[in-house]
Amino acid sequence: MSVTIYDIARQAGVSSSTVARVLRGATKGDRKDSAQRAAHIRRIADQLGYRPNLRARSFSEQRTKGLGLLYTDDGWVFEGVNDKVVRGLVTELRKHGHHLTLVPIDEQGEWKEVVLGGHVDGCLTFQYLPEPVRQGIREVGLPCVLLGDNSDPDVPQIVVDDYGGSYAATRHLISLGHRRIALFVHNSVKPHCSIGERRSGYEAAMHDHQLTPEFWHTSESDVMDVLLRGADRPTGLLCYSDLEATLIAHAMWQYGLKIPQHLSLVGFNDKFATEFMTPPLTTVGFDANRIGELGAQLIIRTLAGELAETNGDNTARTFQIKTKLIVRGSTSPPESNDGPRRPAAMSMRGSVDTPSRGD
Amino acid sequence: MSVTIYDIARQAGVSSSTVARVLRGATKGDRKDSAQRAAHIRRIADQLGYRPNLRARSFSEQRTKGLGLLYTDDGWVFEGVNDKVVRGLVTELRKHGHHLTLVPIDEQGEWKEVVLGGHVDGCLTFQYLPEPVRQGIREVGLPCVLLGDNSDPDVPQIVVDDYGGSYAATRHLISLGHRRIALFVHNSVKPHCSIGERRSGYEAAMHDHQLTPEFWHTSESDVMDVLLRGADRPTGLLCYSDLEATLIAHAMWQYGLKIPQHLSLVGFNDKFATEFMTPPLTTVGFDANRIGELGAQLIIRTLAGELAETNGDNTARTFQIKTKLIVRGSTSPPESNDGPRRPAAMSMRGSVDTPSRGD
DNA sequence: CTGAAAGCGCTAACAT
DNA sequence: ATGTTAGCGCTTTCAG
Repeated sequence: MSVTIYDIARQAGVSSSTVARVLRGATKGDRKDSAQRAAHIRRIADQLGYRPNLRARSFSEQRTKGLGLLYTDDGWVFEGVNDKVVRGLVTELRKHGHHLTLVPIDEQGEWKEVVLGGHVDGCLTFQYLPEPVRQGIREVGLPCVLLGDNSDPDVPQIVVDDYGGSYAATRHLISLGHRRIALFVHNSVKPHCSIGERRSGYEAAMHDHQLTPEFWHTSESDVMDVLLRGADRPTGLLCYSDLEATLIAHAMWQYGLKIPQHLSLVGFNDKFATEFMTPPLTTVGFDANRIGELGAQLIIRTLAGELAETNGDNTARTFQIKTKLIVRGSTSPPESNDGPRRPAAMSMRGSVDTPSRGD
Repeated sequence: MSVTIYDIARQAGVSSSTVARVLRGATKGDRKDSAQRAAHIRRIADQLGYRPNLRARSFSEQRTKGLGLLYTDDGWVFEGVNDKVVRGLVTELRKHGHHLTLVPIDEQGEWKEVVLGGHVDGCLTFQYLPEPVRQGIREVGLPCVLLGDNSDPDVPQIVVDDYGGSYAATRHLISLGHRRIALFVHNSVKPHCSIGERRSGYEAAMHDHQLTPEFWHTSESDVMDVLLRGADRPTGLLCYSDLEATLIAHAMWQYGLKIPQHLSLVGFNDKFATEFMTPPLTTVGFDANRIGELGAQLIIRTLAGELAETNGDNTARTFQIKTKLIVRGSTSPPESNDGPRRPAAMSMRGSVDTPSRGD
């Protein structure tokens, strides 16, 4: 079929190992005659259109130069700013001659075949690593890096400073004069370490200012029920992510209510569209691209054995991405009026309960 | 290192080929004794934690079960609704035991190593396929499928019915009573077949109603200049994608202008957030997930040799994804007033020219 | 149905 | 520096 080093060797009248060496540049070219020969070999390889067979090389070298990106939830991989993570990852990996394979983790365990069968030299896991997966990876000793996840303290990892970002966002609202500020996590959000971190940052900021935190793990309509209660409502809403902020901004608009006049709204992640919301969303941003970039470097250094585990001390292999509060138009000092009331014509169906104070 | 079929063979007292056959289920199990032996072998394999070495298998079978997703522009791969395409692709590929590797096409030609070096059995190209890449793929005879691209009539492909979607959107505006309707393509948009298709659909609808098309290939600020001209302006704006619509919606808001009162706005793609814009965006949607799904099936059938080229007739290998106009709040009959004027206090710097009528 | 053996193409240790 | 040789682990004829 295709050209092999044997074909070249035959034409050049040398052995296949000479061809192999020349083609990978492993000959110094000290002696003049061998330099000529090398040039000859290269010319023939060129003419024949030789291209090293990666399958053979992988087999021989026992590595593929491929990394797997493991993720449990399709919906998350490229959502929000996560696409930037992937792009940073791919780009940086390429610089080191590696490539990335997408590996959704399925119930049937087909991910095992690829990941544990040696199709990849290592893996990066996204957001969340189920226990069976962790175990499988550990059993075969596959190098692994956690992206946006700190669930395994022994594995190199990159996380976002969710606590700090959340604290800063809350403090921003407080400094504007808000006293009742709630944190809203949509009930469709899957468990993730960032929820706890953002909540902690929020609660810390509230406590530091003698304010009472209100944590809402519920739906946007439940939130709206509270926000339509008139004076007895928060004037500031910190959202777990830009998604919640988008939903609330939309619901407010539906009720004819204004942001930030009736509610100061803060998102998290600074995904692209937030800048163009009306009004533009105040949110917490971070360099998502950097997560991928750092992740690539981490896994590559791990592969190179440069990141040996240091006796339970994982600090040298843990990186935190800084966050930055981006103040835009969705936050302002609270208005002194009674706040919005539910328009009679638009009353919502069902009861108007306080959102559940889920965990 | 890890367990091989030889280890199992030794323990079971059989030959390695027997192990291999049993483990891939190539023994019928007719005779009782061999069925027992097979069970024995499987048990040992289980105990030893045997896992087929994919690198060896790839080498032997001369295929990897990997497909490459080729793309030229990082920014496009997961943008808008493209993430759905990728998800559909990965999901469907998995059902057939294949996996996907991301291959950005770089200037240095490193993509060649992976794609032409046999690390993947075939490839899918995204949006746009540069000529050198097309050539390289053709030379090595690598199976290929075009996703959202019709630049090579000889290759199996999946495209969106951009023409139809654009026609329907334009007709929608016309039926609302709009007479001056422009098509806006942001000047940052890279060349792509959809631009021409959407333009054609728009122009056809305009012509069919004796209206004059206005094609704007420019920046959002140039568009705003025109939209602020008072009565002498379009009342309807069809956008190449939801991105343009987002930018315009934002700019309108900045000037204190209302959608749809001052301008009816239509997007394209129906990306997630458009539903929650204020007002929700009328846009053209399609099943992006289906593109990936179909693409996976196409490439797999190509690999299986089921899609031999039929003498220049590519119709049997060309699929079109239908579009659907999604009417939301950003379109309404035009107002009868003079239209918005530039607020004196907010005049923009620079001249107020008509946007260039780029090709 | 089973075992022996060849082969997939490249790398690397070893001897020259 | 070059040639020889022995793997890498699995699949697949081909005899038996």
